[in-house]
Amino acid sequence: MNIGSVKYSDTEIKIKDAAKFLFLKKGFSATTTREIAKESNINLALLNYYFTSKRKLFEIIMLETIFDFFSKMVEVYNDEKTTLEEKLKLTSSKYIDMMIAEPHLPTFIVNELKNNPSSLLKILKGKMIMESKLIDQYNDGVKKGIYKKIEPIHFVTNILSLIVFPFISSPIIIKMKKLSGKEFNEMMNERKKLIPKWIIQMIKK
Amino acid sequence: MNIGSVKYSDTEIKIKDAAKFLFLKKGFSATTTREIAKESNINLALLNYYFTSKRKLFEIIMLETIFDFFSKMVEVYNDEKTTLEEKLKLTSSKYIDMMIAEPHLPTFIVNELKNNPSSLLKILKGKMIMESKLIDQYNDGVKKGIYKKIEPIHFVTNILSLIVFPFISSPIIIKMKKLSGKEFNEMMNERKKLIPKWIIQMIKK
DNA sequence: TTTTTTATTAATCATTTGTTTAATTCATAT
DNA sequence: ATATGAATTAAACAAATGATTAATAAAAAA
Repeated sequence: MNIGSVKYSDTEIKIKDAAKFLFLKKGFSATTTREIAKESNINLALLNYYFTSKRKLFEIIMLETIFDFFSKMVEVYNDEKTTLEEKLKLTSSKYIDMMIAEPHLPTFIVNELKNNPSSLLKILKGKMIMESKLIDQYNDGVKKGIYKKIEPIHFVTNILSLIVFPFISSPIIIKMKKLSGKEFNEMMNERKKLIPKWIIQMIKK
Repeated sequence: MNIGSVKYSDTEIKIKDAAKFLFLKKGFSATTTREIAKESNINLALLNYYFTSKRKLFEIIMLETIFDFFSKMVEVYNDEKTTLEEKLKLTSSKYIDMMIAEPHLPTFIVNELKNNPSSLLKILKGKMIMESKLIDQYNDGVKKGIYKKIEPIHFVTNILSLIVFPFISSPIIIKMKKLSGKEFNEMMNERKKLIPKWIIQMIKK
């Protein structure tokens, strides 16, 4: 994503890609610098040469990953042209696609946000979510008597919960229903259409 | 919990408690044996004396924790005396209380289930959830034309998502709404009543 | 009490791990 | 072609870490 449009060399990209792959899969502590070097086919010393330390490298990757993740949400939620219902459909669809492609993403994000509290969350701090167009549209619906009045934070939390949690708890779902990985993905694809309907039913009078 | 009613000595309990505290908070890799020894005020060698290895100790704790967590669900879901709606209320209430008391619990469970696939999930494998009384009651409601027909796995997934995910994503919610820890807990307590209503609205015709 | 088993301790071992160093290769500009 | 700086490498360092050992203390059994 290159926040602030930093340009990386080929070697730096190789290191970053390998590190992201491993950090997402195993977390910070369980990933060793030697693994990253091996995975990216670079000499161990180059990691420190380019990124100073394992921790620094991790922070760069974490920042980019979290930024990418929430940017999509902020984008959709603030689109002036789409209705509330369309926003729900778009969010479900985009995020489910994203997590089918990168299943380790949500677990990584929630884990690292727990350990790295404030600094990374500038995107969330701003008015981009809780004062987004989506919330305006919901509040309008309440005024017009179409929607029930619940705290917008519950509304946003529920959307995120129904979309993201199934991926975080995939081993549980897979075991309960005896699914294959492919069947699990099919189930998640079903949810693209179901989640918007469920959310609407939750708020509709 | 003492699965299989193993009796532990005072020293073993001290080690286990400290280890559980640290493993829940920091995960397996980020927790060192020396930290566990210090936290439990025992000599480092006693960890291996009683539990053979850090990994073994971890597995014992993980097994007990996961068993405890899902037992509560299995219990409520199979209660012959309660209605579907009462089951929803009880599940919400019990789990939200549990996670307010131990906020690291859900993240720990989803993390470790990702790394330790099959063996631990005997509880889920069985018929205790997907063929529980709760599912019977839901299917009855569908037959009677009260409830919409959706796959029971979605139904169960949604309950778990709305209850558990807010705790996993607490830093996100706290940042979005600028909450204190206390206010976050209040919000979770609100959800005890809200979640059952939402779930009913999702399935009611 | 004496013996035997169990529990606890300090010290140490062998690896692993993040990082650095010093030498070497490569690319670019003069 | 040569000089200069950047990129890459192999080797090594120091600290941390999981685990073991051998000695001692405490408890239980005789």
